[in-house]
Amino acid sequence: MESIDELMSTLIVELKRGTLVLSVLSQLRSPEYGYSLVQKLEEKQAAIEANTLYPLLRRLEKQGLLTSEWDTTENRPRKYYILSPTGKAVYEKLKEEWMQMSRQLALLLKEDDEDDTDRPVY
Amino acid sequence: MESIDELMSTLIVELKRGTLVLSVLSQLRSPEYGYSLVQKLEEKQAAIEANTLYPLLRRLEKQGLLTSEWDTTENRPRKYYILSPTGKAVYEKLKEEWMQMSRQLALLLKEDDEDDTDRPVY
DNA sequence: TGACTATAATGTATGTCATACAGTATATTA
DNA sequence: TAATATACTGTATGACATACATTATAGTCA
Repeated sequence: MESIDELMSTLIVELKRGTLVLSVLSQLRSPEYGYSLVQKLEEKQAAIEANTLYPLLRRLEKQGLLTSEWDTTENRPRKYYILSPTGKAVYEKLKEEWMQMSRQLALLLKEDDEDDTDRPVY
Repeated sequence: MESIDELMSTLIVELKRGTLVLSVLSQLRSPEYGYSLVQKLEEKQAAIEANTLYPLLRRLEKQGLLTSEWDTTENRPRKYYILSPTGKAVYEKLKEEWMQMSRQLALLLKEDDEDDTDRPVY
């Protein structure tokens, strides 16, 4: 049996897991490069590891949600990621899904603040 | 390249994935058996597959979050699952984590409803 | 000026877990 | 009596976050 902290850590990773794509897509309203995304999301308390982000970006590109372009005109080369029309559509849909799921889960969790009486289903 | 529907389906599974433990724990304020949990959660728009739930319950039991007891006194045998003190503590913590993450993500998604102007970080 | 750190990205291996598929047993229903 | 619902167990596969390793180079510091 593992420690509570390790368990919590794993559970939190899983909790966070599905939101990572959504978080990343939300920061791509304009072209961004990887490291910039890492920084932006960290600032907004939605941190993601580079080890996670880059494969995720590659995956999304492979799936057609975004495209990438190297910009070699500046001091150092950067690979910019741009949402495709498909990516935008998927983002909107995913956003709606999350909102819906979020509401449902909030209802489930809210039951704790109430009596233990059995309530009629919704 | 897969279809959008398949892609959305996968993304939604991932989105939902981390919330399953939380959903299940939320329904264990009193002892419940597996099939009953499946039904309750389905009613509350938080459906979970039996194939997912049972291994999940076994996992949680192994981790000490809950215990199980066979009730063979009724028409048919049922395995009841009971939150342990550890399980209750983990549930509360996970709940708080979710609320926090939820708020952060809502902020990220809310940016879409606003101008494309760069805003100061929080 | 060389060493160290930050920037920026790629690749491999491992761990976690949802789902597909297969199955068991028995109470209930058509 | 056959089909369906109830209730649960087990194996295999797919998806992906993270740990670990690495490359390259611009910027900073002693």
